Amino acid sequence: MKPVETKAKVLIVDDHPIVRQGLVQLLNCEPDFMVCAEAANARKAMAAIAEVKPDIGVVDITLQGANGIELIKNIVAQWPDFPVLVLSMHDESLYAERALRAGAKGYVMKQEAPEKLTGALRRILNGQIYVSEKLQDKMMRKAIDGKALQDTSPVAILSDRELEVLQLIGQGHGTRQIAEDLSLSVKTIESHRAHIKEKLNLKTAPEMVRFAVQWVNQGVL
Amino acid sequence: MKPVETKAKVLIVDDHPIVRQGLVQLLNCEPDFMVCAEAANARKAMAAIAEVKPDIGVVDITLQGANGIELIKNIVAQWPDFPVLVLSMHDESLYAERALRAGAKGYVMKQEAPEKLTGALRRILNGQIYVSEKLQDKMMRKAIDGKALQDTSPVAILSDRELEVLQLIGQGHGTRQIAEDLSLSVKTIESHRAHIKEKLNLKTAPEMVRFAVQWVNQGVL
DNA sequence: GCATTGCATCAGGGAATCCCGTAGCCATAA
DNA sequence: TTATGGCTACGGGATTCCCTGATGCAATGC
Repeated sequence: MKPVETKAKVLIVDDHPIVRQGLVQLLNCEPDFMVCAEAANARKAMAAIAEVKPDIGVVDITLQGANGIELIKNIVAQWPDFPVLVLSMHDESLYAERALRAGAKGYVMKQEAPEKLTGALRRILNGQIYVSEKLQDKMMRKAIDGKALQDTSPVAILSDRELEVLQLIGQGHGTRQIAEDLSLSVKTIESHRAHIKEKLNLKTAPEMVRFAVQWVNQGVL
Repeated sequence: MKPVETKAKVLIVDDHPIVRQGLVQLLNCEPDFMVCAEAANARKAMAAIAEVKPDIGVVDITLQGANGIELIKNIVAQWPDFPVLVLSMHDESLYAERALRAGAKGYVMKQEAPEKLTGALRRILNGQIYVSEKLQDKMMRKAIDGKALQDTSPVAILSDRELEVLQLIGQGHGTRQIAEDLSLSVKTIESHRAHIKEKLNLKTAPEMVRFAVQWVNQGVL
């Protein structure tokens, strides 16, 4: 709009330095954006928001260690008005709805053209929500007739926590290790595992581990 | 600005435009590199090599559609002297050795600092091979005490029975079920599992299950 | 011949897990 | 308000994991 107004300060959260550099370059070349902070993990992201007060955040949901959904929940819990755009390499059908439920204001895949990202940021700064047209259509239909077309993956019926545990199982982590990863009781992880087994209709624990490994590896050879 | 020596022409292959932009920015800011072409998939990558004759390629192994390992094999088959550096978000323990066997000259994770990437490129252009120190050490040790281990998968050192058990583990069978499958004592299966873990240098049972599942799946492909 | 080595089979026992419930707390939906 | 679902956690018995052996058998080596 008017070049007089100050540029929007953007925080970038991604654990890949090269991706961060690409985002910095991309956004700083736009007339209305300015990257004011970068963070490689959830802890640094929270610190950066508190310190430099950005106008908006761009976060990857697959960070090292903790996952980005938790980060979004934490951010929204502490700064309810801070808008977050999720930038992910994973297909929107997997994580977009979860991210929005967690409080994100938009979801863009890394496969998209850079213009989609800047467009999404402007839309969000304008108080709106951004998702792709395809997903928008899907969510609309879902809102209308209640139950939309069957979800692509049975994993969709898992809760956020259960999905997180499933991913760690698929990475070869045991119950005890997952409990430490998430700072939870072993008993809690056992509970999550039981619920995962039940929801995915898997009979035994080894079958569940197999499913988890295959699921985590899908899309990768 | 007097380029005494001509800059190395670099081809970038990655299906994420934002990552490509980051790489372009990173490399073009170096005095000795110049991005001469970008490709989002394997087909365009082959075309770009044929057209602009780059000096080196930086390729992501998780492209959409076909996988990057196949791309590397194709590149090496057609241009045996064209050096390829793999840039991946996945841990080197998963794909580095396979990438090198396919003909890549190096492997760098996206989690690494950008300097690692440029350093690896210079090393490769110098005719050497780049992997992380950790992986280098691992491969050295492997080459020393496992003399005939160059072209064999680690599974080759397993006995017939152990291999049979590994396959059943990879199919999601538990210890008790495997014992029934093979009409053996549970204790015997436990023993085989212990030996498998030891021979494959796996620390925990869940890690072994993960390995088994992946191995069984890739054997099928 | 006989020792060495590797394979396959099993046992004992303590630690960790799996599996079946139960249950409090909280947020959201009806 | 009640109901529902998700996250957390516990108890207790069954099972598996993990380590240390131990036996018989075949092939290999000197």
